Amino acid sequence: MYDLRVLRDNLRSIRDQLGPRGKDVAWEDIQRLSDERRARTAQVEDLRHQLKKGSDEVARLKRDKRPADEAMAAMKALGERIKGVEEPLRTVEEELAALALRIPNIPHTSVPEGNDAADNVEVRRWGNPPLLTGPPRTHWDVGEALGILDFDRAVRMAKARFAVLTGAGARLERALINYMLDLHTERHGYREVLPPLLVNRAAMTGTGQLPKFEEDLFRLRDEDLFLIPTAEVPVTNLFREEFLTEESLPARYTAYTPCFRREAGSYGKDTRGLIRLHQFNKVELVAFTQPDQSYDELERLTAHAEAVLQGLGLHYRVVALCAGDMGFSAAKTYDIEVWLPSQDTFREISSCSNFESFQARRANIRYRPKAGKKDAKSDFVHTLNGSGLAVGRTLVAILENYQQSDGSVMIPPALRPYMGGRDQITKE
RNA sequence: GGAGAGGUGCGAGAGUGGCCGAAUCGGACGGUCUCGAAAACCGUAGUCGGGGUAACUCGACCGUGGGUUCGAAUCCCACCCUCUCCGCCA
Repeated sequence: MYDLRVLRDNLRSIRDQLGPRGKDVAWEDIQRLSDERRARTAQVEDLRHQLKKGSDEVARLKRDKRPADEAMAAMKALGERIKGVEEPLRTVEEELAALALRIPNIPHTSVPEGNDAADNVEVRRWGNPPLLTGPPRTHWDVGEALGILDFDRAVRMAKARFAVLTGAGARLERALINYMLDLHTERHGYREVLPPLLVNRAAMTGTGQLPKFEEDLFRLRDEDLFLIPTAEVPVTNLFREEFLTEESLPARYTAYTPCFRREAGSYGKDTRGLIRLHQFNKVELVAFTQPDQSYDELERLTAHAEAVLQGLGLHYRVVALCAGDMGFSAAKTYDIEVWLPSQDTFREISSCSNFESFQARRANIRYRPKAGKKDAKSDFVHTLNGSGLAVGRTLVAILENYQQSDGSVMIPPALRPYMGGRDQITKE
């Protein structure tokens, strides 16, 4: 979301910087509406000024017990005229705002150019693939054989793209959630949040899910509320319409929540297993910083997400997304991809982004500088977030990377305290 | 869900049709005083938008959106939210 003034003065430059990302934007309409808004605003404000002065005159006449009928009649006519020009101004403003909300964020200069995932750039790699004795089995084979994963019953009670975890499977999911939350709160200094899983339209607009991506969201029938697709939405919106203090920045929050996604348009992709579900668990990291600190924070936040995989001994790599592969609101994104033996490839398990002031403008989240600081004006904060991590996909990675030739799964040492001391999962 | 009360600036809180963008108190900041601090005293401060290089100037904002009126924080309507009581519930 852009300042309407900045937008008007820098339309060309913004359009150039967006490149192919701006291909869906109605640039000509925005240009026209911006000019129109300025002209009509000037007109309305001038008329209103006249009305104010005229009304003061009426008050003066009445105080002096002099006739005011003539002045009142003139002001009545002026009032009607104002109504006539206000209506189109409001329409212009609404149309302009609606279009401006559909302009994506500008990629940071360090973001690689490119159109799709093929142009992403690997930044680093950690660990090694596991040494498996036989051919790697898929996580759904491993999980169903152990009796801890059930897709058929989930489909019967809900629909496709849902799953049931039972026994040690459910326990493993819970262990992962607790392990991640403890790591981020105790070691990395994040404050834990347990937010609403339903949010309103304003919150969804604040983080950028709306207005453009409503078809990706589950919406309630009787109320204008949406199931959150990620904890990013409620946690970033903790401070919508608020001023933070400079002293409180950077502010770091972590939240475990279930996430809900329609997955419209992904028919045929990852139809088996736990990779792509309508409901999944995720531990999210969210940070609010001063503008000049957000890129340092992005590195730090990404490292915090990586620490989870390192603690679990899972092989992964970090890639910098190219401009064309980034999400709508992001200025820069690192994906963390974990190694999946059965697919012989890396799969996304976390996405860490700096949104700069894009979300802060939409959600109106600002900060006041320290008291007494010279020439200090309040400004929008920068917001960041990243998965720390997607829990279901982490469970997938464990089932696949720690599978044993006898069908059991070894539990990584870091998780054993959360699994009641068990060191392996065997058939139940 | 039913009945009642209420939503005003950083906080408390006044204002019920006309220099009210808003009294007063508290807090914050700057200054005087002090070796320093406290106290006291003096002073400064909202957000958004239009015009202007700037000084500055104009408009909007008292929960949100409409309406009445020459003129609305103040009157009317709808909605949202908070509090109290009742009902229901985890």
